[in-house]
Amino acid sequence: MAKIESRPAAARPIARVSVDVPLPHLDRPFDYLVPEKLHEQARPGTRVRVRFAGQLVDGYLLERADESAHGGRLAYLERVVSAEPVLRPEIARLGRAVADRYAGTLADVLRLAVPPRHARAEAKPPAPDDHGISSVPRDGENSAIMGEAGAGWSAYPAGVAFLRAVGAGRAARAVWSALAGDDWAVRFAEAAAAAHAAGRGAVLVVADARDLDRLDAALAHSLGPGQHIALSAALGPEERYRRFLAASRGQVRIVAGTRAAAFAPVDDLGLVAIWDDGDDLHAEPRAPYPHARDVLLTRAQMDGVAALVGGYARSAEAQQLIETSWAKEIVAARDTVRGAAPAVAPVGEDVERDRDPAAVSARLPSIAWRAARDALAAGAPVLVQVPRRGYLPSVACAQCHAPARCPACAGPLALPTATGAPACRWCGKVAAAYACPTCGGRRMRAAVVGARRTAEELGRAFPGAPVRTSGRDGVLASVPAQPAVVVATPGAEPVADKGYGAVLLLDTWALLTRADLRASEEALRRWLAAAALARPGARGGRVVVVADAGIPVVQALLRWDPAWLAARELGERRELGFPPAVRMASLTGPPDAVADLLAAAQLPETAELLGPVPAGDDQERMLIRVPRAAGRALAAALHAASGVRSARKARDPVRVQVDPLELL
DNA sequence: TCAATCCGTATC
DNA sequence: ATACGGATTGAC
Repeated sequence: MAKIESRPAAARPIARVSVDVPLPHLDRPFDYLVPEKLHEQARPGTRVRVRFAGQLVDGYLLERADESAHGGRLAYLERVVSAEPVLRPEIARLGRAVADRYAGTLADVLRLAVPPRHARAEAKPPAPDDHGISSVPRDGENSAIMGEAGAGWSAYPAGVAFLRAVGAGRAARAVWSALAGDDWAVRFAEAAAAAHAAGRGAVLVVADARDLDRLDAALAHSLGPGQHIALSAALGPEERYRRFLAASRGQVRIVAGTRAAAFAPVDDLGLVAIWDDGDDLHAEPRAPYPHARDVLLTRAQMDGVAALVGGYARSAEAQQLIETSWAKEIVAARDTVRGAAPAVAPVGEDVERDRDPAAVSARLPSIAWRAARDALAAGAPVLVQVPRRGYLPSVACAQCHAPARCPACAGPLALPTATGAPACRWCGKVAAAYACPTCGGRRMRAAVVGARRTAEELGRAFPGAPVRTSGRDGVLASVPAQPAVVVATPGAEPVADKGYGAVLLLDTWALLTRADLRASEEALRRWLAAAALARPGARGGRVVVVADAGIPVVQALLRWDPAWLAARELGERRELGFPPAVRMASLTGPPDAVADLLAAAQLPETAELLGPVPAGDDQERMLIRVPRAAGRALAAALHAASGVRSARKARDPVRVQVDPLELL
């Protein structure tokens, strides 16, 4: 019941509230009166309930003020849900900036940024030495596991300077290319420790739970117990909120986590960092689809804190940061890079296959088989990376293994359906009576075989060596320094004690023929992640990649030169006019709804329209391209146009994505 | 002349 | 969304 007799608080009686409604045209603060009774509780950052358009809705109290610019009568806050200030001003500002960048609403971003409240977690003060640290270093396992590079940050000339800058509280910004064999989690923990030693906090973001476990252990090792938390959505709601509160209340200043942790509240933030920023998992799948790298870099820019973007590979976006001088690069000297890298040998798709009777499987060229055999004989484990099953259900000629391509558009053909005829993944045409253009063969087989079947085949190829798999259903964190064949899908490669003797990269065709702008970048990212787990070439570490040495991405692997490929990729995007060289927005929905949104949008003059292209389900997709300088204006125009549409109750929603990962 | 209904508009 | 107001329509 609204308290008619309530009186406004004597001091700062106005509360500016961001209400949790999904409508773009209501994406602005609304003013309410703070009743005297709630004066104490109604602090900035608290969750409140207010009457809005006759309904009770949730919201965040953004700030208290002396007066309101609103002409009409103000309603009172209905209640303060909890006095816990979960949305501090800098995160509200970050959320606003992210919403503006992605043409989304603040309410949507805050849903990603602040975990759902859990009253029990809020009431129970955490034990003094328990801030939800999930693990301590498992005896000798993590910190000592790789260490082939050994020299830590001093292997990178600019790395030492970067750490010193972080320790001095300066807002240094860097893109780091990790050496093969380097333990990135330990390097990240050292960077966090540098901030910590300076009395500052850090936010470290990784792509998945496996990487988070490693980083968590490395942090526990370098900071000691109780100094950090690990945040991920995989925790239950109570534990997640409990850890969030530990950071929010300033009990810990070092936060590691998956993408949502980019918004974590941290006192005296001094460093933000992201590992493997090219991983798709860093892109949030819920509106407005922000990318963790962008969130962190926006945060670094706004709050003037240091930023670190690290990986074995380098994304085109990271390259752009270097080329625009926003960040410096941290790389080792070329001979250090060569010394740390394993010896990489390419095997052409058609070369040598089937010729060596010892290579039991047709999928295992003899060079690869020998490399593996030698490694096993030397007592080392062997890693075999195979694409995830169903990743790209393409088909190849059963006879000569040439990829089966669509006769009409050269797109990849998909596995034959019940009707027996394969269909094109691009244009959808059914290729009846398909014959291989290379050898005339008519039989086809799946080009990608799952990890399980690969494991069976390899078991036969290497009798005596245990075969272990690591993939979707069961990820191995590490394997001991013993002979074993480890079959893993990308992202699930276990770390090997003392490194793998050989790493085999099979079925690369599936990666390279992906109909995706980022196919090369993604291929190198996955290969380097696996190859980085091998011993250095001088200590016998070998990598065999089943792909043609003439392809640039294979060259980049052979030379261990991710910077070169990234520069090349970025150059290509510049020529083609694709992100990150330009900014793009994609509009997906029913054709008339997309047209309606476009008609309502006051696009920047520089905007170019591409499309529409069919997007399945009677939907179509339109791309809008603008120079980067007009990115803000584009997002604002699309946000405003969505607002106009929602205000007049347009029924068909249009999905607006800024710089979507998937293009073409 | 009054009430039920339909739009359009604002939502503190 | 949803709630309210002003216009509109239909029946007494």
